Amino acid sequence: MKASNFYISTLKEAPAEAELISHQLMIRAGLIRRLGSGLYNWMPIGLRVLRKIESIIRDEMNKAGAIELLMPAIQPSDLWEETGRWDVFGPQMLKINDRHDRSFCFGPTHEEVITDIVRNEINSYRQLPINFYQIQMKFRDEIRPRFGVMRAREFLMKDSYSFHSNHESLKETYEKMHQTYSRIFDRIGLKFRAVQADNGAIGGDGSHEFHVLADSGEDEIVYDENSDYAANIEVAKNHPDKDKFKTCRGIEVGHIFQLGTKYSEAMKAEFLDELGQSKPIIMGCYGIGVSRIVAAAIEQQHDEKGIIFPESIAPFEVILTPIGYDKSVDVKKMTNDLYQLLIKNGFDVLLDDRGLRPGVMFSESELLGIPHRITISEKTLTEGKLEYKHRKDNEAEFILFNSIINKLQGC
RNA sequence: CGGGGCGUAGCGCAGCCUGGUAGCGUACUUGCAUGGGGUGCAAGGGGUCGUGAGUUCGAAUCUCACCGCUCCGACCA
Repeated sequence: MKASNFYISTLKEAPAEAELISHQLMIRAGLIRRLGSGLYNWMPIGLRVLRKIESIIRDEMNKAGAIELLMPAIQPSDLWEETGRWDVFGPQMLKINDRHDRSFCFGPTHEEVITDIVRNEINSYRQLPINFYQIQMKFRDEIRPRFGVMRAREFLMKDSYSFHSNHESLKETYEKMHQTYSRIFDRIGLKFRAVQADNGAIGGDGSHEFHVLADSGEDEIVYDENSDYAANIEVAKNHPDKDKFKTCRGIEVGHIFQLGTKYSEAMKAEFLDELGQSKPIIMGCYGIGVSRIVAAAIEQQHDEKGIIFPESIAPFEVILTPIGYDKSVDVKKMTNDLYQLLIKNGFDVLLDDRGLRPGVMFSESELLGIPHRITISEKTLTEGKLEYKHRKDNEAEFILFNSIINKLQGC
């Protein structure tokens, strides 16, 4: 991508309302722009990050045997009345009426809709287990939206729902999702911890939360250094020897539940077992806050200059910052050649061809958190070298043209 | 919803106390210079001062109402 064909808009100062560092940096780097309370536009740079996270999630979900579909954001109230949640869910649910005065909500979650699909589609134990997922905007009318996309009202979520003929099958998928989530957060490059969690309003048997570890996290996690035990403080309160635990803070980015038959019983989602008997389908559900991950990753990795994105989700992997692009034919040619070479080798590269001053390009590339920076200038060109700097490095190093690909692949 | 704060140019702010029709930084446009860390100088464009009512000869400024945003507390990926 050439910067001249793209849209980059950075700010030197963040709006006063942004108090969390990730919020400030996301606005300054031009990832998001606020539309209203808890509502954000995802600008081109930010969308690239979001898409990269999505694609990692899709890849891992698909590998785990889950199947993607897409449900409407707007849902009729009837379904919610079947499960009794129309009144129970509370003011967090945004309710709307259409022209015929029929009532709907902007979906805060999709248990009802997926259960409706499954009761219409699934009849036999032979069709089970099955795991459907979608990646979609949700709306929850938060009491107090804050921290940018961290606690927005509209947010992007991966939600999946699994269906089973018996509890062993549910446990199996639940464990598989547990592992899949760990792989997803590993691949994204986050330091995280899975903890035992409260089931909350969704209901059901067992559940785990996945927390990105960060001091600014809204949740308190307790863990035992001598065992695998880790839990949300809400759960650990009831634990007998809770005093020996350590605590840390986390940002919840994932939550998995064993739902059981709560929804299938209420909505009569049943299947015929081997004996021809009708039974309620056993369910699990699994969520990931996709847009929240962007903020969480930034909370975890940044410095005074800006964002430090993990390579897996950076808007670009490499940025080329030529000095004198418009003035020196040699610099221009070298830069263009290098740009083509990197593309050919599969790198996601941004060429800053805007002819800006070096200081501006450097500052912007650091604010945006692009992992690899290559500077091309007449100064080093004569020696047959390029200047390479990783976002985490303090100093640049000079390397020969023909070793640049090896350098990038080695990282 | 309870308690604070704020609303003036895209963003950050001053002006308000003590009324006289709006300013600074940045961003933007143009020119010249500059060209390795958000460069310098100069000239420009952009604001019905959140909305409405009131007080007054006159309101960004004082009063009231409303709207919006935000911070602290009670819900959640």
